[in-house]
Amino acid sequence: MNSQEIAVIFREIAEILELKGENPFRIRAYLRAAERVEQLGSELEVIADKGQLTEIPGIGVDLASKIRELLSTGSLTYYQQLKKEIPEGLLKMLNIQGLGPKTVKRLYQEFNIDSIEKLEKYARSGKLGQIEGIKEKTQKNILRGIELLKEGSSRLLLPQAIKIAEDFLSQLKKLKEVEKIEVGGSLRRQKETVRDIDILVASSKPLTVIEKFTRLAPVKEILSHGETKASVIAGGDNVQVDLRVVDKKSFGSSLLYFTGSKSFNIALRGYVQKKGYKINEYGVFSVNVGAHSRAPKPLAGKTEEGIFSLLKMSYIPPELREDRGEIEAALKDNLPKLVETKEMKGDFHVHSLYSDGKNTIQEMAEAAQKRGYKYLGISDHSQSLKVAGGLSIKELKDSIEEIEKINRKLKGIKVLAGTEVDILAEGGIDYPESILKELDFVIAAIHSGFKQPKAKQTKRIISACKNKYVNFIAHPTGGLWGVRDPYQIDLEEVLKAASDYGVALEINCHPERYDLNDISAMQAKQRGVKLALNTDSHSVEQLQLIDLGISVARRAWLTSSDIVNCMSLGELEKWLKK
DNA sequence: GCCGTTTTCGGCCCGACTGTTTTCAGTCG
Repeated sequence: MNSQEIAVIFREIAEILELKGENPFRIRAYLRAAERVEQLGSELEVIADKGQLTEIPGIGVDLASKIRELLSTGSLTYYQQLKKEIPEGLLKMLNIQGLGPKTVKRLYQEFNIDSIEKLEKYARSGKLGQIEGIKEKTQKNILRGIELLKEGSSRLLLPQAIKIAEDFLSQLKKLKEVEKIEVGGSLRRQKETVRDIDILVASSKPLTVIEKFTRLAPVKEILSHGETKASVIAGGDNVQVDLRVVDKKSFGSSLLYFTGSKSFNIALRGYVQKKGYKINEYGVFSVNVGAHSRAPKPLAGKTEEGIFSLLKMSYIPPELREDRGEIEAALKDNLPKLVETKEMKGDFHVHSLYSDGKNTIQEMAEAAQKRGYKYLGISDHSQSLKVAGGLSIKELKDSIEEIEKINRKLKGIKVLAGTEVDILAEGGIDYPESILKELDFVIAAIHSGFKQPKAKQTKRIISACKNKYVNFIAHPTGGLWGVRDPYQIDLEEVLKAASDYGVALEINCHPERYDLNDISAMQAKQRGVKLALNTDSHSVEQLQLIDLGISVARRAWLTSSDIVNCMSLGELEKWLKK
């Protein structure tokens, strides 16, 4: 059982406990543990093996033993028992917008409603009105919530979310009442996927801004709107957009609050409290103000920078705000200098017309040059990947020749001849050494046999790492968001091989891949493995996808020294020789 | 269920909006 699966179980336990009306702090302990465990990825097993689970913040004796049970047996007795107490349908009912554990519990106890279908029937017949505290409006809201759930509004991929947010932002910026505006939430933290879009506005006329916001074109439905905030459903994606309007004196504290993450906020507040302050959306306040004193003056709140500085910590970039040790690091002025797009000097995973790309090598090189790159690796598919126009040995030789010609013409950028070669079922490489040695670099990747067992898949990748011509492993876990689960590999083993044989792992920048993800990339860094940000471009436009890789890299705490494509051409050529 | 440079017991982040109330519980982020 992996950490992701353990996190799912802990979250479900939390939901069941909520339905049972248990101590909310106990529930939060499970949620906190779920988050922790998830963030640790395969590191969790390493920690468990060392017997250090209780050193993880939020994991005590009890949760540690539950984690051990899950890791070793794949199931948890406590969880099995809990599941017997609560019908599964109740957990599904919790997904209905506006319906929480208290109400679900009562619906079950008083009407034996234990599924969304039953609930819908009751609501339609008007029978829910018999329950105290539920009148027509609540009944209608429940039905709408069920409808929304059926229509579905899964998480958006980051670029989709950015597009929707930009549309709202450009419209809101035109309003004269809007003094300042910023996106918050998981979008500002640049998460791979985003559930809802948070927008923060500073204005002295909040009511007007909110009123105009709810009337913008993409708004399909208003969920709520008050004096300081509004929530709407927008566009064909059914994405929820939350707007919060504050005074500009509080813009920084609100931005901090609405950027989250939730666990970061809780951790920060815990620290702030220890320092004798209190922090909320409106600012940082001194706790020692007498109860009778009116309207305490905030010590900070106008800007995020001001708040961090008051707390005597360095500015924490939004991408790091996940409660993964960034608060401690900021207090010691020990945060990494996160990589930026402008530090990128090239790209390695780029296709051309030779295989399934849309542009010539020359066009790709010129586009890279325009981006200010110093080198560009061309890596078309290898012969066995027929569906993607894989190159025969003859064609590969032709492309090497063409690249030499282009290099004689182009100034200021070097095109590197490479390949994205298939790792075959038994771990072999799809080209003979005689041709591999002609290339500047080799990317190896799995494109078939996704369902092989973990041990075999791991061995495949490790044997590719051992090949003396292989420099990179592309999309190391092979997952496609919403399409295909990652294939099973033992990441720890792969990291060890990558480190032993001087192979870099790719962060594939394509929005449907994000592979490695932030957590795995962070582990790679900790094991001393280099990362490469590769766009997997199939056209000149896709070179800009590098920004999405940058966001993964930043969330993984990476600096330029962790990343191969931040090297100068000279350093790179030395590194490629392994 | 976790945690402790005030504590091994008694705390645990905090505020807005809705619907149903007439002072507040439930839900959400």
